[in-house]
Amino acid sequence: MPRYTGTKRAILDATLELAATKGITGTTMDEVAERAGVAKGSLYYNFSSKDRLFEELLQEGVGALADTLLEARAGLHGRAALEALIGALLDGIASNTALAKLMASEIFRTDRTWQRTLFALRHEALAVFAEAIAEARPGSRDNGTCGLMASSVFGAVLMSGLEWLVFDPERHRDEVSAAILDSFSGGLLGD
Amino acid sequence: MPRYTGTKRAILDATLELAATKGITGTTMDEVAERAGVAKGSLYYNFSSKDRLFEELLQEGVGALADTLLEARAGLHGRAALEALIGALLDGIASNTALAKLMASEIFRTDRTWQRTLFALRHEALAVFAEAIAEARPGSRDNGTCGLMASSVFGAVLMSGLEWLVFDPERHRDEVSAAILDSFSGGLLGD
DNA sequence: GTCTATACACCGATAGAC
DNA sequence: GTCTATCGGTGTATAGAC
Repeated sequence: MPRYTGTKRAILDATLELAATKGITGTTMDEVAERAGVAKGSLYYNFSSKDRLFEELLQEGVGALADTLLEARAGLHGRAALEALIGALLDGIASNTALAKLMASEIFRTDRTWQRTLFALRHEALAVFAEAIAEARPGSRDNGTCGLMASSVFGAVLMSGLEWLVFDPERHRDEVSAAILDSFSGGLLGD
Repeated sequence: MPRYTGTKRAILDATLELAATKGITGTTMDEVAERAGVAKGSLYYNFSSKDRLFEELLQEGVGALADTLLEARAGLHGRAALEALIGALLDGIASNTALAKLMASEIFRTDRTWQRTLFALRHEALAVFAEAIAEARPGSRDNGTCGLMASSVFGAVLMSGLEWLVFDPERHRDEVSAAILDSFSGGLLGD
């Protein structure tokens, strides 16, 4: 995954900030150029189209998230691996809230030109959770069930994380983390 | 019992179907008119603007969801109330997937003219979960924590429900339900 | 590589006939 | 209440100077 610098970096950063609040379709190339401090012509020199610009943005962002999750799980097993993944995802959302908002709003859209790219990356990130779940309870669950449970955990962290950061930023990170862990530790439906 | 009938109903239905795949900003009034089988002028006779059209659409949809959740919880307590809520939300997502996709993509946006309307309705739906959670374990958790856990459950059901309906529709509803309930019953982090 | 200027299609909204 | 026709504004993308 290539890391960009210079003009491309400035354009991608401006694009992400704008898209997080206005959405992708609602973000114009004129606004991106202005925020990035370049002319519109430079946008099209560095990225062949608006679609390609957003495809590269999502590729970089979601790819980095998948890498973060892989690192967080490394060397850990069972319950410890899952707790580390939940914490790492929550921290990832906190440190790149713009990307998280963008992911939440784009992840279930099926009309984009970059649909297949985003689908593969999303699958990659979810697979880290699914594998950790499968390993935690070997033999007792099929792959599909582990995938669903991975979605369940991912959705829980994404939603409560954004709830915190967007609507209730005063709250402390550890409160959010504790509420999520409590939910999945049987605090809601357990015994 | 639909609040609207006739032309307004046709327009709202067409709007929802289009917006579920193309997003709100990506849906044009010309497309809505064509799909609804009316002329564009009729759109503006029945709804004063594009923003108002979508505000009424979300108001109707999310309001109906909140009512469904209230009914599902009625008369139930503790674990049974939470399980009923999870099942009702999953069924609501399945029977109105277009609305669920729209909610997922709009719920964390803060630049819309109808922001306050959607925020209030979202809060209403989440409050049903939060109250059920608070009641299930009285005294042990503050309101904020119950709200976070409500987001957690809501996000888990929304994400795994859409994962099922959008990317893996062959799967049976009860498998999805079982995976969610298992996750929150301690199947992931419990003992 | 980055700029300015512009082509040209599209979209939200309105006016007025029926 | 619904239609057709149209206006003004805006958006993506390109051409060509520097």
